[in-house]
Amino acid sequence: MFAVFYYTLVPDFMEKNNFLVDVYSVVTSIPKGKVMTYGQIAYLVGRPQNSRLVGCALRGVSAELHLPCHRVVNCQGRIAPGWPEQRKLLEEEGVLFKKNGCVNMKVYQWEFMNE
DNA sequence: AAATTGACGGTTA
DNA sequence: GTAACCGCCAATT
Repeated sequence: MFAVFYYTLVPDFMEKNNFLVDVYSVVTSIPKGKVMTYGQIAYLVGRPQNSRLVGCALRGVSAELHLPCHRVVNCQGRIAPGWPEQRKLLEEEGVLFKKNGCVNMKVYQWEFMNE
């Protein structure tokens, strides 16, 4: 009821909200011990150019919603700035890091299409 | 209202 | 392997 009313007042609301919901659901689906990149997620929710927005979306979420945000890294395997615990969380799932501090994407990146 | 910033990515060099 | 640039777009100055 409120939502229907709100859609007519603020057309952007629905699209933004759906974007967030889609991002969350993709993140939730990442298996333990695997990682996904921001760009991959952006592509999967139909906005291939907007990898930055995925980062924006995940920024304000970390603890509250039980999302495995730590399984999202950038395309080079680098972990999130200002969140050093992410490395430990991943290592606890068996994800090994290269000497330069990056996740070995060849091994741990989860390819959605690939079985 | 304009400029800057940023959990990003692809292409070069 | 790095680093500099550019494109992108919402949020913050």
